[in-house]
Order: sequence, then structure tokens, then C-alpha cells
Amino acid sequence: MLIEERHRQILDIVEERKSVTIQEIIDKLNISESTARRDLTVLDAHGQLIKVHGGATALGMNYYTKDDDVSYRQDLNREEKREIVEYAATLIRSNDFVYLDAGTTTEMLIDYITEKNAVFVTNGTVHAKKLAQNGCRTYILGGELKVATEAVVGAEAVAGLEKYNFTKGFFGTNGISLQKGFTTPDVSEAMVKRVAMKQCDDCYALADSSKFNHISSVTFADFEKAKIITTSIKNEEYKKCKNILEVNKR
Amino acid sequence: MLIEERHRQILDIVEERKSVTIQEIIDKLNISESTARRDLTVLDAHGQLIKVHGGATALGMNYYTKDDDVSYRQDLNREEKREIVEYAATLIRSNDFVYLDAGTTTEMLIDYITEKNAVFVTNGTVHAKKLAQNGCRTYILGGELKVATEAVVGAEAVAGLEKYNFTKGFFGTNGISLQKGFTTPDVSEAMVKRVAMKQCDDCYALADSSKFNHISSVTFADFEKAKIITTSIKNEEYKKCKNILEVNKR
DNA sequence: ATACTATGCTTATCGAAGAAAGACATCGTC
DNA sequence: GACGATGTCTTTCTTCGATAAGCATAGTAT
Repeated sequence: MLIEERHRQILDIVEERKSVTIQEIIDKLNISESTARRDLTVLDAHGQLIKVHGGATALGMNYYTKDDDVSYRQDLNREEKREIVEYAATLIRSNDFVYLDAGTTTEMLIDYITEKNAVFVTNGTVHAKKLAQNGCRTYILGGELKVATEAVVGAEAVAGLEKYNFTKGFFGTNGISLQKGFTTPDVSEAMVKRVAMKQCDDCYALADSSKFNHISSVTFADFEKAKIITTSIKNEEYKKCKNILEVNKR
Repeated sequence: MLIEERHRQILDIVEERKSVTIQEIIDKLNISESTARRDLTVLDAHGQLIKVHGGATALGMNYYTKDDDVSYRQDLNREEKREIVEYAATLIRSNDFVYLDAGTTTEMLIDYITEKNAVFVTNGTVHAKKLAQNGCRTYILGGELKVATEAVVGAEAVAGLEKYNFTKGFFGTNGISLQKGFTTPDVSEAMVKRVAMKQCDDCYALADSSKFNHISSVTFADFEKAKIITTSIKNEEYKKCKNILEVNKR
């Protein structure tokens, strides 16, 4: 097996499960301990995962082995998100022209997209890359790159958006409230979201339960503007809203 | 069997399976090891796949770029490239408005840029990301994302370029020749390069010695159009060219 | 408490297998 | 016969797996 293949497989496991032990790698890939270690060392050196005692973890994971409560909660949100994006992915059909907002939830969505006969536009550089690798026809918005979120924002991005007419759009959000609608902490990202929404026939907001009744600094859409895809809603006042799609109720 | 047919078949396998071993090629195409190797070498040189130990992988697979890891030893061009980009970086001054072409050499350039008071535009998603992380004000071109090179290409990218007026532009190239000028294997990338060059006051082509007297399929600029930054030139006919900047002669 | 031992993880080193690269011979085409 | 493409052979490098050595941590006996 090619080294690159092996590395790819290790990264896939880590990506999926967020961590892996040396032993798991040895068993799954049928390689020696030495090789497994060497692989982790180079992958770590390339910043593709983080080598830890006994194995490795995915990037960007604040991994608290000590604090069970925290990791449990993280996992819960992750599972919730997974259900949401899994459903959202089924909404994408042949010949759709889809806008994909930057953000971690929409990024997760990409992994579940199976429809190859749709065209995508996004303002997230990582999103664009993943979509393209996925075999999707992908366009990225032009404009200023915001370093923190690796998203394209600003006047140019907004102007670039106006020529598109999307059949569907998928958006992340920081807060949802009946009064203030959809909110996010960043003004420039809000502008892009706002215009992008205007260009979509159908807007979908992907939101786990933690987002409800939370208000961030900038509103980018009224509450009715988008269909909300979420899992189980606790709050009664949202129960009766027509634009909420509850997936996989338990 | 025709060479082209063999190459086509190899590319098909790589495209389909994302990687291939030398042994597989030998078996499937019934050719000798040398020929298989030779084929991979030229396909790699043409940027149609990536040659790795034991075989080859498809482009754009996000495998680490061998550049920034510990194995500098084998890449003879690396040191040459380093000198080239180190010099190129000094050309970027305060208030410059710089276009940075996609490609591995220009990507390397980013690491040496110290001027934070310049603004950058690029069509490479990785380039944009690195520039932004570097603390530079960065814009990315909008348009279709080509998966192989992770570069933005196509009509939209070209249109987006036309509004900019750059003070300087840095370009990679696959081939340089006196007659055919600067050449690259891909048509859509050539289009972008061509227009970008038109928008720059000063164009710089970064080229290690292996690029000279090499001709790829598409010309994107005449020989005189750009200043060429390179190391020691072997070929006498280029020695007298005014637009060649030889750095760090030894 | 101190020292000893066991355990699990890590790193270093070495020989074997096999891959890469270069030199050279062969074959067919012009 | 010159040339380009291909195959064969040899030399040199990589990679892999195994083993041994180094190092912490936890447990145990003194």
C-alpha cells in the first residue's frame, strides 16, 4: 500500500472519530507498530493531526480526557449536528444550484452530500476545497478573506453574490430568536449571509438546540426567512412554528 | 501501444482510484518497470498526477506538500526555489497591491513575505489562507475552483481580475522559451494568468533552472512580458536577456 | 518513605525487501 | 546508420518491521 493511502486512511479515522489509538491503527491497517508511529509522527509534523500519548487526536479538538462532562457535551452537540446535516444533505437534488454558507456546521454537511449533479457556490475556502474534492462543481465567492473563519466577506463578496440565483441555500447561525431572528457576532459575515439569503429560493438554517433563544450582535434575517433544520426542540414557543423541521425526534 | 494511450490509461486508473502503484501499472498495461516509471515521471512533470514512492496519486488529494517537511534532501530544485522566492519577497514593499498566482513556487514565496502593509489578491485558495494567516490583507478571486491545483479559474475569475490594477504580480510557470514565451499545461489556468499579467505594472515569473527551454501546451505570455527571477542560468542564449534577474550566482 | 519491579509508551537502530535512478543493450522506424 | 522508445541490469536509497533501549507511571515490598 502506498504511504499516501495509509496516511489518508489514518486521517479519515481521526476525522471521523476525532481520535485514534496506535493499536487501532495497527489493527485496521495491518501494519507494524513502528510504521504506525512513523505515520503519526509525519502527519503530526504536517499539522494534519495531533500526536498524543497512545495515539492521536483530530485538529481543533480541545480534548479534555479529565473532564467527562465537557467531552460528553461536545459529543452530544456533534451527534445532534450530524443528524441535522445528514437530513440537510438529502435536500440537495440533481440540478440544484446551492449556496453554502461558511461555518463548521455547513462544513460538516459537505461530508454527507452524495448528489454530484448539483452546482455549489460558497464563501468558505475550506468548504470550496472539500466540495471540489468531493467531485462537485464548485464556485468560490471573490473578496476579502477573513482570517479567523476562513470565509470570504466584504463588499466584493456581496457584489459577487448578486448575479446568482440559487435554488437552495444552507446557513449556519449563532443565535435564533423569535424577536431578533437569526443573529451572528460579525457584521461583515452578516452582510454576506443577508444578501446570499435574498438570492435563494429556499433558505435552510442548520441549528442545534443550543442556538435557540440565543441572540448575537447582528441580525442577518428575520425568523420567518429561513426553514430551520434542528433536532428535538425543548422550548414550547418554537414547537408551533411552521418553518421548523425537526429531524429524528426522540 | 501508443505512448499517449498508455498515459491515458494510467491517468484513468489514478483518476478512478485516486492512487496507483508501479506494480499495478506494470501488470495492467503489460509494460516494463522502467517504462512505467518513465511514464509516471512525465505525467508528474506535466502536472497530471503526483509521483510518490511506490506509485502515484491523483492531484488535489490534499496530501501534504513535500516541501515543508523534513525530507528536503531529494528535491534539488528546492534550494534553488528558496533563493528565488526569498529574493522575490524583498520586492514587495509598503503599499504594493500584489497579485499572487496559484502554484507551489508562489506558495513558497508567502513564507518569506515580511511586508505587512501590502494588499494581496490571489486565485489560490491555499495561498489566500496562508496570506491571511500571515497577517496580510488578502482578497481571493471568485470563480470556479479547479480541484487539481486548488486554484480559481474560468470566466468569472477573469472578469473579477479586470477591476484590479496591481503594482506587482508574481507568477509560476511550467516552461520558458524564447520563441514560445511562458507556457503551462492547462488552458483555463493560462487564461487567468494572461489576464492577471495584463493588470500588473510589473510581472515577475519565478522559475528554477529546469523551466528553461521547456514548452508546455499553452502560452500565457510572451517572453518579454515578465521579469524572470531565477538562479544560475546554464544556457548561453538566455544570459544576454535583459529581463532575467539572476539571484545568488555561485 | 524509599527502593524495586512491572507495565505501557516512545525512540533509536539495523537488516531485509523492494523501489528509484542511471547505464546500457535491443528493436523498430525513418 | 541515426534516433527514439523500450526493456534489462546494476547501484543506490527508502521504507518497513523487529528488536532493544530509554522513560515515565503506578503498584508493591521493604
